[in-house]
Amino acid sequence: MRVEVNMEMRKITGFEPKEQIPDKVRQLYQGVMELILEGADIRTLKVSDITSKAGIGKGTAYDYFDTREEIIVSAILHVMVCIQEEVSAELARRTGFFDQMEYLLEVLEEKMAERECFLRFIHLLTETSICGLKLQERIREAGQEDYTLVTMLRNMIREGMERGELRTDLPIGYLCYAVSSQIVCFMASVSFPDIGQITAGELKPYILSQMRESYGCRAWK
Amino acid sequence: MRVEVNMEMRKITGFEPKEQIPDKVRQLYQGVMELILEGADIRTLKVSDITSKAGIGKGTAYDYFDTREEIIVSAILHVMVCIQEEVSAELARRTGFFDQMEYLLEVLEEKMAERECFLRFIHLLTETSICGLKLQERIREAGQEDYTLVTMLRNMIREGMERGELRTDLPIGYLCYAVSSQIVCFMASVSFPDIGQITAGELKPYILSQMRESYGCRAWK
Amino acid sequence: MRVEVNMEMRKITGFEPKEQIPDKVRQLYQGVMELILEGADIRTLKVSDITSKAGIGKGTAYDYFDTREEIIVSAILHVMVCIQEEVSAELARRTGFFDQMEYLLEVLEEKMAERECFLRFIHLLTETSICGLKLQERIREAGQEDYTLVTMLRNMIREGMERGELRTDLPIGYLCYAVSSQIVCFMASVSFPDIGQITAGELKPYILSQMRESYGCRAWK
Amino acid sequence: MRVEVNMEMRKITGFEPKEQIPDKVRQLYQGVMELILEGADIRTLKVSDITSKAGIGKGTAYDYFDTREEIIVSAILHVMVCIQEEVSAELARRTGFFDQMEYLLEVLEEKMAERECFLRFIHLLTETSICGLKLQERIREAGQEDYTLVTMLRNMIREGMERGELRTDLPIGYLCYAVSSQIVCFMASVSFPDIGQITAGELKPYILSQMRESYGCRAWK
DNA sequence: AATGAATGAGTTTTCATTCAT
DNA sequence: TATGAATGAAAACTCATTCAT
Repeated sequence: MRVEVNMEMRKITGFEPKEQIPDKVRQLYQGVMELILEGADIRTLKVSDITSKAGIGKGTAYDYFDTREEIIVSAILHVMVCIQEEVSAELARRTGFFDQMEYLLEVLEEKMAERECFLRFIHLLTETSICGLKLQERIREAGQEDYTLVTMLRNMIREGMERGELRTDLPIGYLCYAVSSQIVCFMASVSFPDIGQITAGELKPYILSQMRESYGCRAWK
Repeated sequence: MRVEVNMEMRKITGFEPKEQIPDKVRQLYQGVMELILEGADIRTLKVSDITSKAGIGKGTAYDYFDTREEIIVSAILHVMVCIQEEVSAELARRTGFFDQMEYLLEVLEEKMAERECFLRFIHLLTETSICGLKLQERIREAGQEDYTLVTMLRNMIREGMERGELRTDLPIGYLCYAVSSQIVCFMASVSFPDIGQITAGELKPYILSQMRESYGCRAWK
Repeated sequence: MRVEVNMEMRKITGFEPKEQIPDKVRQLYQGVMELILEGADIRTLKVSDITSKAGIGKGTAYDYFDTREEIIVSAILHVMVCIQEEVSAELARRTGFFDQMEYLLEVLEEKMAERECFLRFIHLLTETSICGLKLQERIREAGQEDYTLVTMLRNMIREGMERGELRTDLPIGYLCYAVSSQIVCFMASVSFPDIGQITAGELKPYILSQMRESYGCRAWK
Repeated sequence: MRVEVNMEMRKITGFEPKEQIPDKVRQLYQGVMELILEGADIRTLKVSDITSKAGIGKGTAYDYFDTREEIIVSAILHVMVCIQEEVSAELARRTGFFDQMEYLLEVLEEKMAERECFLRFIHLLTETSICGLKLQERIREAGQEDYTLVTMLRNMIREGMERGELRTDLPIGYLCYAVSSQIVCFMASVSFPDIGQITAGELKPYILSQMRESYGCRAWK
């Protein structure tokens, strides 16, 4: 008389707090990120590649996750959560919009240093395949939309307008786009310094001053 | 003493002039583009899906192309070439940089109208995997780098500077970055009107006037 | 009101007399033999290779033959019939067994000159796959077993025994085996002179004298 | 920047010592040999046939081998190596050339018993296609040319001449051919007993005595 | 709990054969 | 009659997932 007990462990989602992440899962996350940084594509990333990069058995991955997708999505989510936590903690410490913006540019400069990193980042964000959609769905499920750069920026701008640092005669939507475009421009300059014949270091003050001139309250009042 | 009879027909590259494209190939291109627009991913696009979308036999695809990749890359190349030809013909008809830019924004607004189209476009351009690299390589081989938006923009800017419409005190590289970023953000606003709470139609005049102010010759002379 | 008339032409069998062979069929035969001599294998020979070697359309081949196999089998049969006719005509002109044998060795030396030719010949003869079986079956159907080297040899030996040139105390079956084996080894020596450190020319007299000694009537009477 | 993680297990070559051969590979070898003995052809042998004969999953075959060819070639190599080891061990135990020859004929009689086996054996040895070439290449790579019957025979003859058992007035090349032809003759008689009207058992002593008479030292000194 | 060998469903690719021109 | 583009059935090969150890 055989008994079938559903002893399935609750699986990992990627939103677990850092301390509760099992070692093997940490290794998996590490493996996924390394492969992505090496240029691999989440769409064609093989489970065997991930586990061998992580140095663990293939079966182990399936002890913690149900599918290949879950592994990848959780790894990306985890990293996004970590970055977001770090960045928003620092942003909270800064008081003014332009201070925050300066910090943001610094962070981006640092993280984007590696060539091609920019492309890969954008590529990831525009991912519309299964994994990509799952990511967005998972974020929505978690009710935590503010993990994205765009949401973070909008918040910064809104607060800046509320504090009177930024012009309020322009639609917030336009400001969002304008600021985003400056950021995209800056990220591109970090990743492809040879194209623009101008370094990110030279560009940063230029961007900041232009933002101040064009969107700061003084430009208008 | 192995025999390797290679009586193979010369295969299709994607650079063939419109009139010389066989019907079946045209159907294949059509199928690929429809699938991409439906959200399929070039990395995981199945040959059988393409051919059944195109309404032709699977073997037929292999009569014209050697591999699955070639089919997809050629289809994308073909579309890029077509768009480039159309756009650059119209650009040539316009005389001033800001005229050209206005046309560009209009075209993008029109082509980007479908939601998600933007993401997919950017995603494609930042593709670094096999297909993506093959695309870039193929473009380079053909010595026709001006099929890309970036190259087109750089030409427009250079000519604008030569005609004295644009500031020449800034490095051209920087202007490229700045203008590209505006375009990217505009495209995003077309695809995601709800995020920015501002329509593309409303945004366009802002962008144009800001470009004029920031990069036009009057901003400097 | 469509009429379906069975106008199917009688297909080619390979036994047609030389003069009645249509040009296109002749080209097909030629193509098959060239490919086999180049080392191709009848098992994996592609119809498209044959027709393009023959310089005719693929569909044309199917006008004359029903299947890929039929093409190949008929081509081989045709060549066998041609060789057999030529050789047996000359054999009929010679009167003694050893005279005939000498001629046979000369012919083989000449035809086997090309390196690897031997291997290919033996390979073909020992073919047991569809094509091979079809060959044997076709030969049997035609009631013309004497198209094969073995049958030809048996006839030579039987006649030699009847004429009293060869020992009759040994079973004819053994003589067939023994002589065939000598022939096979001679053919091998022609194709691979470097292995035996002895040329076919040097070997021929040895073989003939040994045959005379071992199987000639003098060895026994 | 493409990622190519090659964590592949070293694949099987066919030269592995018996004890190190994984069970599944052993089953594969068994499947290949059974199919060949059933008359299948290595050129058209299907992977799915092999694996289903072997009673294992198709994917498993590809865990151990890279391609269909490798599976077949390794299976054949393995069998050849096994036979060679067995035979050459026994040959080393026998001291005289004629003793060795007697053993060889016994072995051949036993192994060749099944009708058509002879044809298939010869066919395999003369295989000039991919698999066949791969076989020869693989043997050469392993620097073990003495896996072939021909090399084994030449060694036996050379040693027999050195020991004074065989005539030394004839070129060794001729002796090789002569002995080979006797062997071929014997093998044919085993496989096709009905053709020769003489059984292999009756033929054996005859062949041995004839060899002794024609090539033994007494025939000459 | 951890493993990786085994699996087979799902792909890509090939090529004999057909058939409209 | 001759053609070769088109086809799809069949084969090779991949890899996510399972499960016995």
